[in-house]
Amino acid sequence: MERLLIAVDGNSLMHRAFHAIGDLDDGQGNPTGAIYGFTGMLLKVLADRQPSHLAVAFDLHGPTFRHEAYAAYKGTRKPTDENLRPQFPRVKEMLRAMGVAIIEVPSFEADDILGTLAHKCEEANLPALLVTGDRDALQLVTGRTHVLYTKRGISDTVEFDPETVLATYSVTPGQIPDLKGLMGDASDNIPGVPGVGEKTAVKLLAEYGTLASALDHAGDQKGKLKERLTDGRALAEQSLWLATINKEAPIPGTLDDLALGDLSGGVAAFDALGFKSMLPRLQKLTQARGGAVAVTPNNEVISSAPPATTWGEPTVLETPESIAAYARNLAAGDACPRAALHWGDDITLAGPSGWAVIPVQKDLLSGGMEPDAAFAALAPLFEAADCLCLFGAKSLLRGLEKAGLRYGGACVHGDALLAGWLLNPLKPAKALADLLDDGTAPDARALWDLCARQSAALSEVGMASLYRDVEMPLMRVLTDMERQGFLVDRAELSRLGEKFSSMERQLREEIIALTGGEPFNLNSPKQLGEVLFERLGLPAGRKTKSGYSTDAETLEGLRAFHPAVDKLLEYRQVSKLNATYIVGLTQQIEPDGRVRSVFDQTATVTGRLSSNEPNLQNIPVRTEMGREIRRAFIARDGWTLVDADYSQIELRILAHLSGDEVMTDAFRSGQDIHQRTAAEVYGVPLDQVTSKMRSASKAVNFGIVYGISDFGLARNIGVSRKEAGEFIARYFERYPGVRRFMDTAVAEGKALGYARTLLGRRRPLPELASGNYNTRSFGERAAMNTPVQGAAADIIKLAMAAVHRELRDGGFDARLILQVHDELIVEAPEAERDAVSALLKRCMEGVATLAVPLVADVQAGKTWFDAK
DNA sequence: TTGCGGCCT
DNA sequence: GCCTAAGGCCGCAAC
Repeated sequence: MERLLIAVDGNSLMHRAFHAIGDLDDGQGNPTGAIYGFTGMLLKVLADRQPSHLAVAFDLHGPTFRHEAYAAYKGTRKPTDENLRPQFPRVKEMLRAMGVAIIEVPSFEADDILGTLAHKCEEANLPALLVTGDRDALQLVTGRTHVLYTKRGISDTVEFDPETVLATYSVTPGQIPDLKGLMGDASDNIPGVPGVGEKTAVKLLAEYGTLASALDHAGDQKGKLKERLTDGRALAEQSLWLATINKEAPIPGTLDDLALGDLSGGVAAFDALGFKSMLPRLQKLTQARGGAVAVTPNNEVISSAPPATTWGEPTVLETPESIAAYARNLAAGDACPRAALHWGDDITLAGPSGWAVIPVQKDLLSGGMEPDAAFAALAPLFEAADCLCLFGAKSLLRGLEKAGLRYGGACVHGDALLAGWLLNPLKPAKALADLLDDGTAPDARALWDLCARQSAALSEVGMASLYRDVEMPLMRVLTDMERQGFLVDRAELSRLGEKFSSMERQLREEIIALTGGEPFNLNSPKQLGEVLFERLGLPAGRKTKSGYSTDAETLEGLRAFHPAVDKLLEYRQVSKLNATYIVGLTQQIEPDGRVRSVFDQTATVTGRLSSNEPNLQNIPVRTEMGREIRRAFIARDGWTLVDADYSQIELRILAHLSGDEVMTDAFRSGQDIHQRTAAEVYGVPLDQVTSKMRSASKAVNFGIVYGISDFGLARNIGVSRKEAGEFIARYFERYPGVRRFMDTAVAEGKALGYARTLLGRRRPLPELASGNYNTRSFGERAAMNTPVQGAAADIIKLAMAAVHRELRDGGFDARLILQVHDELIVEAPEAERDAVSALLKRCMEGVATLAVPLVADVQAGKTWFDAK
């Protein structure tokens, strides 16, 4: 089932059906041809698209707002054929019986209702398909709103996306009303500018974009056309208005009210209408929909709670044959194989007829069954299930993939790992047992019940939508990203490796010589500390638990004391790059030349993702030498990388959350935020901000986001604690809204016991109740930082879903391959570069509307180095 | 397994 | 003093 709203223009389709089907009656002399044709069309689109939401719009009698404005428009409504008219009440009755929402709004036409629904869907990030026989609706087409246009017949349809509209009419969807304003539309009785036909209208719009602009530039035209445009101006503007679909019809209720049920109520209605042949089609649909569902974008089904299931005694299956037989039985049984599957030491799975435990790793493996074989045996279950509860769905689905199995039929209904993390991100479960009461066996039955409790708990705390509409769909996006991987240039890595290794050798020799010629392990902080502070007698600074501190900051302070220190810093850098990013990374390259990171969706307390094996979120960029490593991250032949990153997303979110006027102004007017901060704090005009001032202010801005302390700032920018404190005080004077936000965030954290993000994600803050000053301070910083960092995580997750969906729906071959907190990387065919760049920018900037603009910078290149 | 140090946003 | 600015992952040494 797909997260999709289908909105049907009932009037238009009934008319189409009426003319296409001809005479038909219900056996009692009542005409039903239009209803029959309409219903056939409806069932087809429902079966094809499996939408989550459905509404059918009808016109009401009486004048519309268009009639009220223009008397001439009255002529557009033709009297309805007397064989068709009585079919309207009956088709509505049938729809009501099926549980389908009918929308009629006085004074608005069905078109306007479709437009309004499409508009609401755009706002709710819900894809929409408008089904109509009226070409007017094409003006509503966007990347997310498509029109299924019904041609002359009833079954002959064509789907329009923005490209199709452009290809067909040579104008964009948004230009269709303008086109009609210029050339008119005889079928709607809309007059055009006399003497302006389609050719001219298209040409004008191609040149000027809009009707208004074309009219404004009437003077550019020569001769007759100039005259026609000037004289026809008022008429054209009126026609444009008439042709423009209203997107703000007063539709009662919300999109949720349009969620589609199982349609089973239609059976009796079909009977009454004499639609015998259509009954099986309805039943199939009803079966496929089985139960109340809400849906998410990646073909998985989630309902608020799993349906009740009765559980018997488990069957323990220990051979591939018995597993396969069990799975086949499940799949073949007429009862719906809803299943819970636990993926751990044992695989347990269940259907209503029973449940089974398969000891994969223990007995089964020792008995000779490979995991692949176990997966293969489970395949029928995955094919047939319409509803699965899992623990760690992403890794399970990837496991299935790696075993070469498709799981297209499997819908993920719940993921206890993900739900558990949302409910308590402080300690993500490592195993199913972690989420169960002591003594409860971590089996399928327990998992099933757990998913139900979690759904209820998430609804209770306002995170149902975050779970269902954000994290679960994202899980599928991440699955795709993990499958894609990132192509690595082995030769480039090995070239760099040779360079790094030789530098490493050289530096080691120099350091040993400079420190007395006695070899020691440079990588051992313990040995190094002894050499520096005991043998060479350098002034020891900070201490660590286990001895002298030898970190970069400490060494930095010792550079003047001994020539070996500089070399050591250099050695550290080179050996880090070599060990982690050359040797480490090379080991992780798969046979196809790609590295496939695992994105951990439940690793952080703020909502961010993490990346491991390898971590692709910490590839060097800061130093020139480190940055070279990015030359080894490449696009395949004929493809390119498109890299988009949010500009200052966290500070923009801070501006939004705090409402601070100065900060908001800075972003709205496109200023360099650190420069503006410096100007404010130092009290100088923008153009007198020095780079020193800017960089100190940059550090303060970072500090603010982290939950500032004078101690931390002092340490970071190398001033006294007192000076840092004064800096912070001046900052808050200039950004009073930010101070207010920080105070409120801490107070709210204390009052509620947790911090909240934009999408309602929660982070418990037990530290705030501590009697320990440091612990409590830590809690306060978390209270300030989490809403900001978490909102950034929320936003890029929405963007990822949008990008993923648009790439797919737009028919692109380009694929999302990496996320680095505020950055998305897509690998795209060269030919798609520009379109994908625009798509990325639009998706990232458009997923959230804040008090300040969201800005994403996009760059393309053959390597990650070049794309940044 | 833990601690240190260092890479990223 | 359960971290002296937030959130991560990983290699290495030493235990």
